[in-house]
Amino acid sequence: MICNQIITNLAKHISLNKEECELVSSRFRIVQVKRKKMLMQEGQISRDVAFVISGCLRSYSVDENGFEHILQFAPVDWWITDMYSFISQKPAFLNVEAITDSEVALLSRTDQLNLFDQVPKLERYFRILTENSLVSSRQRLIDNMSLTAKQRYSNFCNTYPSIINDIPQKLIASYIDVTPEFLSKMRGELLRSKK
Amino acid sequence: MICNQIITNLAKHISLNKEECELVSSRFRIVQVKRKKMLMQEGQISRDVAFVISGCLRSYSVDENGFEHILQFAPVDWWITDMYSFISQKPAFLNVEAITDSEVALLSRTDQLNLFDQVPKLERYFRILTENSLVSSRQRLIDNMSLTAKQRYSNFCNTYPSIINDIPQKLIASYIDVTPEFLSKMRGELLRSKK
DNA sequence: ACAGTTGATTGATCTGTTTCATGGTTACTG
DNA sequence: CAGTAACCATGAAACAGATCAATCAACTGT
Repeated sequence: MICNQIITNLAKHISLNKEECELVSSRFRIVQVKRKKMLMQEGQISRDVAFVISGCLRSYSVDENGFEHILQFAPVDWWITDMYSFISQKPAFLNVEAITDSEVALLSRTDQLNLFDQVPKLERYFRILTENSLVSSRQRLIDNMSLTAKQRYSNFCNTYPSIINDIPQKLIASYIDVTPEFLSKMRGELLRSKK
Repeated sequence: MICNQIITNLAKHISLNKEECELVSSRFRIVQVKRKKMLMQEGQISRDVAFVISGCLRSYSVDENGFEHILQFAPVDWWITDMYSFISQKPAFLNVEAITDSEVALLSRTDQLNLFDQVPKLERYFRILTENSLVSSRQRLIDNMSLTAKQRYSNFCNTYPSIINDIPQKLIASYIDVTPEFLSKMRGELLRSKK
């Protein structure tokens, strides 16, 4: 069975013929992940990369004081995994968890690498995808270094208007690197200044 | 003329035959960059990606208060550019400057994309390179969110032991996201605690 | 319908890091 | 080889954001 959603997404950067579509599709495994359930865990090897068919997930690390830091949100049509573990096949430092009930399509690193040989255009797709992810990751790094908490929050609201009201505030706090208390205070201040 | 240093580097991930080596090499242009001279500038399009043959460069952004934030150091054998501008061919947000007199090999985006069609293995090389860069960029993001300034500094010393004594302290401060004054204080404290 | 957990708000206090100011070195450059 | 610029060290004061604690609201499973 072909998952149209993935094929449509691949089509944004490459065009595959029928056989290629089928070959690629055949390597994906569809999995359901209930809210708050882990898809991947720190210490284990992330054998797969996940494409989000429905729902929303997050990847995060836990620091030595037990605080969580969110690296990525993955709404519909995004890819998520512990990239370090996925490419090295060594134990992961990140956790990947469903924020809402979700459905994902999994592709193992082994299958991915084999597909790169069989369908070189797929390697191009992931090359482009990774280039774009690198640009956003670096941009976020610069934002974290240059902007105040308030600026990072308003940035976030502009970048993710879709999920802003669907997820707990404390997850947003963890993404923009402030405490939930401080985010609450910033929001209070913003409201008061607008009224 | 073939630049052996680049070919050796490519060989870490892919193997090219003689013709492929020559084809790839023919697309690079060798350029000298004097200390403190800019290779790329904010607002201009970064048409090229640079491979460092000798010397050391840095990429950085300037925030609205005029403060510099270093995104990357590029010692010998590293690649550097404003990735956003390079892949989109839109005006750059970053500056790339030589820290010491340097020699670099430039490859334009156009030539790179053409080479990807002619030598698919080269696309693999850059796919792997970009994957690795993404992992380090994300790791640095997490470090910036989880670690104290002192931990980030000692991290830096372990990661870049080679350049630690060759570059001004204020550049290190700008990379680990503290003021030069505070880095100086941390170093003073570390010295005192060791003696 | 209820107890128990989880998330948001708010206030008082605390801390790591910045800012500003000063003086001392080192190192280019004419 | 003097002059000036860039770099580094150190101290006092200020601040952004964290921590701690208390209260309230909103889900959760039963």
